[in-house]
Amino acid sequence: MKVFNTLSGQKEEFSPQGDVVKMYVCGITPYDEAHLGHAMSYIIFDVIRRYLKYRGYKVKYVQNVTDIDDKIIDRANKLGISTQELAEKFTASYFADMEALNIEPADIYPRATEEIPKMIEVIQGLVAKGYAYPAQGSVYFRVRNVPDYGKLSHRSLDAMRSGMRIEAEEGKEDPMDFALWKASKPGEPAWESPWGPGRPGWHIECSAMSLKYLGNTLDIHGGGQDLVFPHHENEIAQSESFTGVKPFVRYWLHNGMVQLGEEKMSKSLGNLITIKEALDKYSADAIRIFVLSSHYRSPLTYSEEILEAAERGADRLRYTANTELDDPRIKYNYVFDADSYRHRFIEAMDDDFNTAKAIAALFDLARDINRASESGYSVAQAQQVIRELGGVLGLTLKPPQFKPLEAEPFMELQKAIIAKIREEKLDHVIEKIASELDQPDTGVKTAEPYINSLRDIRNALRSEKKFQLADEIRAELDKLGVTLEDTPRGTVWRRKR
RNA sequence: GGCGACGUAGCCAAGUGGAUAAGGCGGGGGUCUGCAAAACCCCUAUUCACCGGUUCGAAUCCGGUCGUCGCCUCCA
Repeated sequence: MKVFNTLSGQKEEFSPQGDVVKMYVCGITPYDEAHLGHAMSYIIFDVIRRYLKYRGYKVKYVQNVTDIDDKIIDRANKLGISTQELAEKFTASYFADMEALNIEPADIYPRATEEIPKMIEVIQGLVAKGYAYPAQGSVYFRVRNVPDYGKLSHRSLDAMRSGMRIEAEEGKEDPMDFALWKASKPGEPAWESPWGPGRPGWHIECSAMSLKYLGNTLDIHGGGQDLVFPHHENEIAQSESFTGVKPFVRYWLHNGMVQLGEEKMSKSLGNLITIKEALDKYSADAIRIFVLSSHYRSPLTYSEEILEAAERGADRLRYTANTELDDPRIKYNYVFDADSYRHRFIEAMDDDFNTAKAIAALFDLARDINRASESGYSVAQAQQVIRELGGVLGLTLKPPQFKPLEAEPFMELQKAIIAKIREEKLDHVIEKIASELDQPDTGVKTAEPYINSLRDIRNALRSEKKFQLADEIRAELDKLGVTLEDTPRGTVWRRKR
């Protein structure tokens, strides 16, 4: 199994330190709704984690929640609520989004505000070793003491200094030095520290948390490409300087950015599609297929058209995964063997998580299952394989959840149709089902019984070759979002996409 | 300005030196059906931004041109 390591800039053979893969992925700053960029990142690392487990590894997955920082303070002030309240609200919202996207929860979600002692311990250690210095109530990391600073983002300190667009903060020895601890201004949330009241800098929490929950060396550290510099670069500097152990991380994995039109989707640009907005229109499976159908390190462009395409693709996989294709009345002589597709899938995923190729194998498998089924093979086992492999990608392949249908329009339609039947003196056609139709209103609020009875009426009309009225029922149901399909095993209906 | 990535069919996208350039969506034709739908079958890039070069052989390697994007500042 090979993975692309940002540190080396190459694909490397993956070999974790032990039986348990130690995996850390940068989490959110909960001050607003999560958007598709977050969805991409967390779907990808969810798939990586699922795949590692599929390949027999145990995984310990830690994801932080940055529940205190400048943006949280700003937003909380604007809304007139506490930072805590704000962070809790959007953390809960984020967890709901993750669940809706079928992303498995991390084993641990440490909160920055709950890990202050560990952070202070690390900062003190860095100060003691000369890697950090206090200044005006803050503490800064001394970048020039780390000779290999820049190794992850592949740039030199000199190049970075020349590209600096902001002025050096007061108290810093070097413009590239970054804050480990920030002195608090009056009125801001603050924690006691050896340097006075303040709050942690952004980068230190990941170092402290990964150290505390996963140890000195992680196997996998993930995040978006926009975190490579400065965030992850700084994490390396802090962690390796503090522990004296290299490497801090064996494999650095970074996903590409979601684009909206020509630009990166980001909070600062305000060109966001939130996960909730996307889920209003598309199934979780479609969103996952959208994300996984290109390579995780490439940029991903969002458009309605592409999501539509993903949804239709999801429909096809769902059909093959869930339709009862084997006829229980038949004794099959031939069984369709899906093993070669599983091998293709694994081969693709082993090559730096080539999910696009893996999905292609899934689509081939779906088509070949359908074909084999039509040719008289038993395909139930192969259907199990497609569900298994879909599961590795976190696809449920279940029918998408729709808002419940309103009963009213279907009730009206049924009345109208019955009226027409009586008008055309076709009562006898529906005699058999007439008795149940005439039952008094039992206060049923769901649409399903009405759809079922309309389907039965239509079938009764079809058997009498009254196709005009039968087709009218089908057309009217279609308008109400219900598609009828006449299959060899009877007429089924499903929600229209 | 510095560093990096990318440019493959109408759209999305895999492929990074060799035999017919994956897969999805869309489009066209067909099978099935009373008609549909779904499913299945066939067709839909002689060519991989452009120009040169290396090679018996290049979408794939090298050089140049054009174009797009990311990072260098909070960001998944």
